[in-house]
Amino acid sequence: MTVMTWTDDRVEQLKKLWEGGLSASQIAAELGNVTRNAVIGKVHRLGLSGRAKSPSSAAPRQRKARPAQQMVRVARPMARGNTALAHNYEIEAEPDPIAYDNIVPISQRLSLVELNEATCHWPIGDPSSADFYFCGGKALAGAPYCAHHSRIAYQPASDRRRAVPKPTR
DNA sequence: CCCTGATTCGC
DNA sequence: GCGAATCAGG
Repeated sequence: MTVMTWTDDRVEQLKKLWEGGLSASQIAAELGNVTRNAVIGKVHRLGLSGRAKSPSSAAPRQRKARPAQQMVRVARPMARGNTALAHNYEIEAEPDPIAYDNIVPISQRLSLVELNEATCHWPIGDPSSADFYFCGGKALAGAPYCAHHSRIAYQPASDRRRAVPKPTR
């Protein structure tokens, strides 16, 4: 499958989500198999870096030599390259949505076509199954999930970030 | 500390 | 082209 590359499809999603105001980490979580850095990098390469960006972050950056980094290249157990065929821990590690079944009112559940920017996109159940549905709760501003699922959704991203051992700062 | 996006530069 | 590491902020 995806050989870990920016297919037209993923780029399209990226653009849409980015312009939709989602943060890089959120987009990364949505797309899967990419870090927020990858998303930001791509966003820049696509030339759509600025949307409603913070004026302060647009300020000129200070050049800083990085001699100490040279070849430190920490050995990260992080999966890279083609993770499509390998058993993907990111998917497996998905905080099982089933556990949240009971907090989602049936009347609130939505099908794919019913989702919009204001509804929680949290998937529940097997996508190939008939009883698959989305949370449908009130999504946080600029987020694809409700408050509850946002918490869960971005936890893996944080782990990922912290999984990288810091050489020394 | 949590998070943001921005930038650099080895790959 | 890609994205980790790093940076400057909120």
